[in-house]
Amino acid sequence: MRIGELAERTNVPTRLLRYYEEQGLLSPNRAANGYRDYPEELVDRVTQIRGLLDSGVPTRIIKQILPCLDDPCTIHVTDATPELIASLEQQRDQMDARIRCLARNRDAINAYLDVVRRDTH
DNA sequence: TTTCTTACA
DNA sequence: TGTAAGTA
Repeated sequence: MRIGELAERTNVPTRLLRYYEEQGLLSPNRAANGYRDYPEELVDRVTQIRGLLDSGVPTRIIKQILPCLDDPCTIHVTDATPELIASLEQQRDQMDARIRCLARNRDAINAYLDVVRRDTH
């Protein structure tokens, strides 16, 4: 499929699909006219990349674990280099921090909602 | 019409 | 990331 279709199916703008390619996250084939040609499997891969990016994982690290990504939300390391282990541990810590931050804001919003409901009702 | 590259905000 | 220009 061409970039436009992949963009629609993944909800990722074409601008970003080209950017991910530039970062080494994607490597589509080229048609005779120069258009990028993506295989079906890339739909899931792009979804996976989006998930990691939205979790705060930088493209440079995604690039490292990309070959370890299979089914949705699955990461299995086969070539665990010390550097990769270190960066993954750092990423995990950053994720934990974000999760705690989100949890606090969620709780704060819930508390606010509770008082609003009490006043309104 | 869609995609491509390059470049700027 | 979004958008613009000029093509193929």
